[in-house]
Parts: sequence; C-alpha cells; structure tokens
Amino acid sequence: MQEIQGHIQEVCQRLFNVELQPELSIPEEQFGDYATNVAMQLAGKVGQSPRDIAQTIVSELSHPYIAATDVAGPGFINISLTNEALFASADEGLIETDLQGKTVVIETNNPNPFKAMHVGHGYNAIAADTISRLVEAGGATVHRVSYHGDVGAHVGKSMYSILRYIDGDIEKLHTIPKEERNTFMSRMYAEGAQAYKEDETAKQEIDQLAEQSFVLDDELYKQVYEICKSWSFEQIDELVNRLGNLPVDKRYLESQADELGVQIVRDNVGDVFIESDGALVFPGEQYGIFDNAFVSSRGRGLYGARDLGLMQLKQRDFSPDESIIVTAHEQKDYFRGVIKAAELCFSDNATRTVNIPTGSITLKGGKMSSRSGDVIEVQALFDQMEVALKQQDSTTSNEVIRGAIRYQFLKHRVSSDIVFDINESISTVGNSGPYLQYAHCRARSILDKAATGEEDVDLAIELTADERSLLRKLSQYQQTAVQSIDDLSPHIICTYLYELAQNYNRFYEHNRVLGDEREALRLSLVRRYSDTLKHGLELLGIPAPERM
RNA sequence: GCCCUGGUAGCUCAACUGGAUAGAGCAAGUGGGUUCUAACCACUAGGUUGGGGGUUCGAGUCCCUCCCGGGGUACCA
Repeated sequence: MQEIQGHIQEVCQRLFNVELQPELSIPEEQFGDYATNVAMQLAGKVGQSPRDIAQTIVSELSHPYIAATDVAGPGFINISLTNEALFASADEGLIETDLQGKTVVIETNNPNPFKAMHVGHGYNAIAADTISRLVEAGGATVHRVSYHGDVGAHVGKSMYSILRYIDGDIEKLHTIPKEERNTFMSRMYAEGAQAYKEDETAKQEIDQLAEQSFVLDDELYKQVYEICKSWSFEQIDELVNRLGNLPVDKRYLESQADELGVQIVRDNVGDVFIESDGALVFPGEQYGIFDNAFVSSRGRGLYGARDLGLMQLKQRDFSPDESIIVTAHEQKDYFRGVIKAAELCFSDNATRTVNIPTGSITLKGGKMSSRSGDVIEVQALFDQMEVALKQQDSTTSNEVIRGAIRYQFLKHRVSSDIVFDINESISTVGNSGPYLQYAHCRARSILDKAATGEEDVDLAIELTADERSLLRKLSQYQQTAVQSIDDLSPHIICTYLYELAQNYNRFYEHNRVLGDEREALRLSLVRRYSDTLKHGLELLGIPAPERM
C-alpha cells in the first residue's frame, strides 16, 4: 500500500509538478482494491477537468503490484492489485506506530469498594483494558493499574447501614455466606444513600462516619471497614478477571494518594491554587474550565487533590511517558482542570496525562441510577447470560460469555453513549461476540481435519471471486489494526472482524475446502483467516475457542 | 446563563475524518438440512441523516441559525 501511495505521489509530481500526499481509501469491492481522489484535488490547481487529469495519471501508472486501473465517477482512480500484492499484504505483521518504545500507565479498572459493581463499571473496565491492549500492540511498554475510592462519603453511607445491621456484634458479618456478600454490600449502600437523603440526623451521622474512614480511630469501625473492604476487592478482582481483563501491576487507593495530594496543593497555594472560604481552590475559570475545590475548608483532601497525589505515585513507580485515565464523560471537564493544575504544579516532569472519556450507559427502559437502585450489576449480567445460553441449548462457557459481553460494549465508539439492552448484550446471533467465535471455530475445524503442515501454494494461480474477496479482506487487516491503535478505537477492529467473518461465512457456504481440487489454496486462505480473526479477537480481549 | 456532547431505518449502532447508489445487526416477511460445526447463508421490505440557510466539483461529515435530548458548572467521585 505504501509502495503504491509513493508511486502515485511520484507520478503526480512528475506530471503536474505538485507536492501532495495521495490518500488511498478502500472503496466498495466492485470498484477495486484501492481508490484515490488525487485527480479531484488537482483539478483546481491544474485547471483541467478531474476526469482528464485522472486519465493522464492512469496512463502513467505502472507498478508490479497494480493489476488494473480505472477512472470512474467524478474522477476517482480505482486500482486493482495483483494476487501477489494481496497475499503479501495479508501476511504483513503490524507495522510500527508512534507508541513504539514508550512507557504507558493506564488505569484499567476503578470501581469503588463498599458498592456493587454495575455495568457502567464493567464497560469502563472493558474499554480501558482493551485500550491497554491496543497500546501494547502498538509497541509501548504498558503498566496496568487500578484506583479505588476507599475513603469519603460513599463509605460513610455503607458503614451507616452496616453498623446498624451488626448492632455491635461483628460475628454477624461472618455469618453472611460468601455468595451473598455482594448483594449485602449493595443493599447496605442503597439504604445508607436513602437515609442520607431523607433523614437529617442520619445525614449528620453519615458525614461523621465518612470522616472516620480517613482516620480509622474507632476499633469496631476499623474492623468492620477492613472486612468489608476486603470483601469488595475480592468481588472486584473476581468480576474484572471474569470480564477478561489482564491483571493489574498495582492497585492504588485514594487513602494512599490523599495526604500526598493535599501536600502538593498546599505547596502550590499562591501560584496555582487560591484560598477561598477556607478551601483551597483551583481557579479553573481562568483557563476556560471551572473553579474547583481541591482541599476542603476542613482541610480534607478532595478528589482533585487525590488525583494529583496519584499522578505523583504513578510517576514515582513507573516514570511513564504517558498516563491514560479512562472515565465516564461526566468527568471530562473535571479532568481538564486536574490536568491543567498538574501541568502547573509539576512543570518539571514530562508525563503526559490523557483522559479518555467514555459514553455513559443508560438502560433500555430509562436511566440507570445507583441511588434508586435502578442498576444492572455485572454479576447479574453474567447470571442472565448463563441462563440465556442454557435456554438455547448452547454450550455455556466462560469464553462465550466473556466474548458476548466484551464485544457488545466494544463495538460502539468509545465516546458514544450506549443504550444498554440486556437481551441484546446476551445475544449470540448477528453482530455479536459469539458470531465471531463461531466463525473461528468453523475454520479451525477444517484445519484440524486437514493434513498438517503448511500448504505449498502457487501465488500466481487464478482466484475465484469468493477466494479473492476473502483474500482482499484479509489484506486489509494490518492497516485496520494500525488505525484502531492510532485512534485507540476498539470498535474499528470490531467492525472489520465482523465483516471479515461475514465474508468467510459466505465463502464457507459455497466453497468446499477439504477434498476439493483447490484444497491447498483454500486451506491456506482458511489458515490465514483463522489466524487473523484470532489475532484481532485477542486485541479485544475476546477468547477464540477451538470448539463451541 | 456559560462550557462540553449528541440527534442517521421501528430499535441498537457504523460510515476509512469532505467522496461514488448512506451501510450492518435486531425486530418483520420469504427461502435454504445426505457434504468441512445451521450460534450459519440467500432474498424482500424499511431513509428528506432533527428543521432551515450557507461554503464547493461533491456535505451525514465543515460554517451560521433555530428545535429537542444527555452531561458539567468549587468543598460527592
């Protein structure tokens, strides 16, 4: 592709004495393998009609990879490649990206303990983990970390209900069976949140219990807190692992970042922060954002301070070139402020912090709100998926469940809001994870039955339309993956893999492989196909089982 | 009010960053079973890309202006 791009550039230069970067796009299959619009771009400068220019260019094009050319429509130049070129392109590995050699830290999950993990957290974890895989595939050294809010208001709400529930007897906690802990914690938080809203005396008590999460100076409080916190992390780890996320190198807690963050803010009062009503405030409005308190009037660190502390912890532990934080888009403006403040405070270190905002999730029937308890928990998603698979008499496997859920989230643009439909997310038909996994299995099955070893194929062989179409699609993988990595957009790979699998399934319906006189060639295509599909699925963290 | 976002088929989403006849899945309807896994395939139907202006060879995409959602707007994260 690059060769052809260069060739076109050189021809344009020679004919019209114009410097330009010819763009090669992939047109509909009927038009050819690549298309360029250089003739239309040149028309204004040269003063000829686009089609005439295109004709002139076409007559000068000559390259061993080009099998045919054609001028079409308003002046597109369509190019068809030789089979050798397609094969070569299909066999290419990933080319280097800008990420090569960089060190990148990325938060791949950050649900808070003392609350249940709902699909919003799940989406965030899946998106962030997949982005981390893309960054790694692009050549960076990646450190995955997590960050959790183990102090503050939400802890107070949960503790309020839990302390009432145990009523001074900590043994009551130990009688709760392991599998019920999640719903227990979830209920406790919901009750606390309710009380906070409706009952003024409860509100005051909760504020005080929240305060205690910072100091832990009450023995019973501390014991309960530690037990419930460890339960939460067991749950989080289990669910995140089940979603298919790669393990994190390090877990950070807000309680660790707090003190450090407050210190940073204090050290920069006057030049970066200002004091206002007793609080330490970042005057974001000066930078087109909004003013935000980083340290409260009571001297307690707020989330802004903690994020600054966290940045310094990451710097200390990994000295990354880049730090990526994936959050819901509600926090977009907030992070603009924190990042701006960090630039001003840490003028000497070179880490670039990037916030990638994800869209938010709404439920099909209405909004999702953790206050009203109107949420779908990740655990429930797994349970429903299992039921659905049993109902359709399918093999239930963690691999299929994981594939369905991950793909359902990843097929959308990261930034776009998602209307979450539980029935669609557990679907195994159409544009879904299981469709891709199944399309992989059908190919593997053929390869298993075939004689082992690489096929010896004459690349100059004439291809049928179906064979060529599949090969053409395969030849686009490498550039598609690079684009997905450059944009940190998993959905680009999803779309491609789905089209690839569709292409293969069509091929599969009409073309016998084993025992056919074209067996060697077709086997080599099937082999390339299944390897490509598997590679792509792995970039998404979706397993490619051999059988299902 | 101000700052971000978004509005594409009945529903959920794409559209290679300004290109050719706006594409998929689901839902609806019709076909396909002795053959390598039918979690599949083929076909039909479905659109004034929220409305209106503008920019140019060319607009879902860029600009202006209305209409309607969502989010943010210092001591929750």
